[in-house]
Amino acid sequence: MKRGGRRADILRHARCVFARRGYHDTSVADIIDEAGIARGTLYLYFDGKRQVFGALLDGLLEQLDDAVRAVRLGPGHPAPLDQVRASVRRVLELLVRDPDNVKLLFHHATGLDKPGQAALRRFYDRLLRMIGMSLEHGMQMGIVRKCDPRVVGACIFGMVKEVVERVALRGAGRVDLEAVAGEIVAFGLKGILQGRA
Amino acid sequence: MKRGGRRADILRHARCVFARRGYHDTSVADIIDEAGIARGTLYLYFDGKRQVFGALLDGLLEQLDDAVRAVRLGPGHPAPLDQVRASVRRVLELLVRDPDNVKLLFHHATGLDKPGQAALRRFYDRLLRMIGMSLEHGMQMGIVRKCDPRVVGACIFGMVKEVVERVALRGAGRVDLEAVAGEIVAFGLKGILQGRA
Amino acid sequence: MKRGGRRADILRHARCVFARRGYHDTSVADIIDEAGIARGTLYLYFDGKRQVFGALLDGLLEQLDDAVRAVRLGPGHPAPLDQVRASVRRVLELLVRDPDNVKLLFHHATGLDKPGQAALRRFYDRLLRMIGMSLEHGMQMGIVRKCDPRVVGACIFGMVKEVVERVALRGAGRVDLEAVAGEIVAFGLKGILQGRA
Amino acid sequence: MKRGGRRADILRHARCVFARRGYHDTSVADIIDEAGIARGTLYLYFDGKRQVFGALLDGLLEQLDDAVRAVRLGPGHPAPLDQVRASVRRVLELLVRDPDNVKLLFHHATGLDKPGQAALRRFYDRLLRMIGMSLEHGMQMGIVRKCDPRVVGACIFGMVKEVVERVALRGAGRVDLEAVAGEIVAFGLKGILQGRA
DNA sequence: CATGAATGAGCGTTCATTCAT
DNA sequence: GATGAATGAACGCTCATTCAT
Repeated sequence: MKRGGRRADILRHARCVFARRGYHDTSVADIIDEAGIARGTLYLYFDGKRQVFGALLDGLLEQLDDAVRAVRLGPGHPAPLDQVRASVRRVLELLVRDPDNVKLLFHHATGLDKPGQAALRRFYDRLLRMIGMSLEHGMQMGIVRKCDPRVVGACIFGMVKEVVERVALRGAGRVDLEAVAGEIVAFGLKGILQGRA
Repeated sequence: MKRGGRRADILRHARCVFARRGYHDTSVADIIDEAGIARGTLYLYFDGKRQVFGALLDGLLEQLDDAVRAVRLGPGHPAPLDQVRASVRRVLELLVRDPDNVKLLFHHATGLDKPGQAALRRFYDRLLRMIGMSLEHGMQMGIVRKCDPRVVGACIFGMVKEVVERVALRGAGRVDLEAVAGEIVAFGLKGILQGRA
Repeated sequence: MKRGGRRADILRHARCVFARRGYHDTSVADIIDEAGIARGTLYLYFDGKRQVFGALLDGLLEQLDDAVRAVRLGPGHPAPLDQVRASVRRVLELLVRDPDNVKLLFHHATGLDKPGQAALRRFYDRLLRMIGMSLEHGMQMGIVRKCDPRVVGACIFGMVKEVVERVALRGAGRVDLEAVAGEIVAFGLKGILQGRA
Repeated sequence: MKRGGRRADILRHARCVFARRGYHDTSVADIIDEAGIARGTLYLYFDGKRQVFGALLDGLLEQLDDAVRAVRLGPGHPAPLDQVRASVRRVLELLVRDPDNVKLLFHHATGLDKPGQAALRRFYDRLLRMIGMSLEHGMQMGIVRKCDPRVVGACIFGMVKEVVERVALRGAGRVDLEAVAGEIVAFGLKGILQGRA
């Protein structure tokens, strides 16, 4: 209960109530009750309710940023596909470990307000750019078939996002994350059709 | 401008402000100002602000329901892939026509409240079930390769959702919807890999 | 109780509590209790507590402005001294009529905040300028003895202010305002010394 | 800088912030920041914020009390008028030396609260009584013309107060205090009229 | 003596909803 | 039906004060 100090303590409890009730239906009273602190104490560590949520969201995005790593080519690195699969896996693990983060990210941060949407957009757009560049790279190398990298990039991004959300929220604990990551990558590579295209 | 009477009039203006500012940052005052009606008048047609948003959301989900049609097999029907592509296209057209709907659905309805999330879930789960059944059907017929239909179903759903959102919001007017629908379907069928897997 | 409408009604009750307890010790709850209205009603007519006080102060300064009139020379006008005495008298009457105004002006507006002090200063400085110009005029005409018009102007202003405050607050009703105005003017003209200077 | 120990140190810094921002707009945080002490330390020397201000005000009133001395008649004493002029001068000097005191006294103590107003009233009333008795004495001696000593006493008091305030706040340093004191006394004695009334 | 993290009563303000006209 | 003045519960936030260290 002292792990990481008061600030982290408040964040942990705030995440819990925010996930349960959403940003707007959570009052400061809810947070401090959950955290077992006085009203004013919250304002010692945060500028306000919005900033508590912001800290939560920023922390999560940072963790996700760490989990997603650009593919490194060349000897001494695992096979590219394994690297992709590992990134997907790390994201899955991160979110499965605390499904409250999933609710924060996918449910409550989405329509929060202008700054919140901007933060999400910055994060998502960076991922999309990363995917798009990889696609173009792959096309140049003749590995990836000719396609509109923007549309297909969005396809890839959306498919990962959706699976991650659903697995993290519902499959908690009882799913084989490696298998799921494998399915995702396989679908992204080969689609659903049998045998050769 | 009189199409549909007062109630529809209010809904039309409410969609505009809700899309612009989100549910929570939109006040009843904003809605009635936009609609040019008196405060009390809104309560003659709706039980409250939440119900205005609910009516908007329900209407949209209904339209989307109409746009997505299960694939019908047999002679007298177009090729299955064409039917899928047509469904995607209808959804794209519906949302591109009024991007406010996109914001409502993807930004502001997402974390609204418990009933809102339930409504979305019902809608999304039905789509997912439809996709999942199609996949299983395809596997039985030997057209679709062996895979986990739940994971791959989520992939397909997420990929369509993501592209639809981004195209409807950003590409408004200047994109070839047929081409986009084609790209989506192609990616879902064949993935990104060149030639033979 | 309907005289002047809700807004005036609120102002009347607010003046009463503000005078009794001062700006800071008066809560919005005090005002609405006194006025017998709901919390939100106050905000229909004013932007906030500060603005209620501001309206009160502005109104009072305006009334005082009307009461103080520059001396007009020439035939068809009363003797200058009579005009001065009349101005002093009107101010006295105005403040004696409602001593709450005196408390507002002399006790509670004084150290309120920067904008409040600025409003007072504008008002007071105008009066001082008026007095200073009259003194200089009188000196040119040989009626007023040679003196520093700034210091003497402040003397005149301060003396009127002090008497007005004390009479309005304490002598309410039982003092002869004409006599008081006469004493003030006499003192300002002749000082306290007996006979010739 | 160590003169008078911690308590005096706090008072000195508190006077500075109180003068700058007024009582209500000054927080305990402002005071301890200015004084460079810890929050709790302030409460070792004072019962609270109000008491800090009270100590400041009481100290100032005491100094003013010392500066104003009743006129002593008889041989071995300076001429009465010189004594009066000297009192006015001492008050001027005291306040000109630290204009923060002027703000405290004339701006921020005025409407502070009931006890604050009582303290001021006690002080002012004593001065007024002193003036009133001097006037009556002068009338009996035939030096002062017949007048209402209460009204004229207030005139004298107000005129001194006003000039002292304005000179101390604005003329700081560049005014001849002796000359100002002379103007005040001259005005009080002879008024503004030229030669004979 | 000195500290400063913690407290919580109290505040001003908002805004969805009602209802007399 | 239509209006909009009135309502009041609920909120986020401040800050003087305390007390364990």
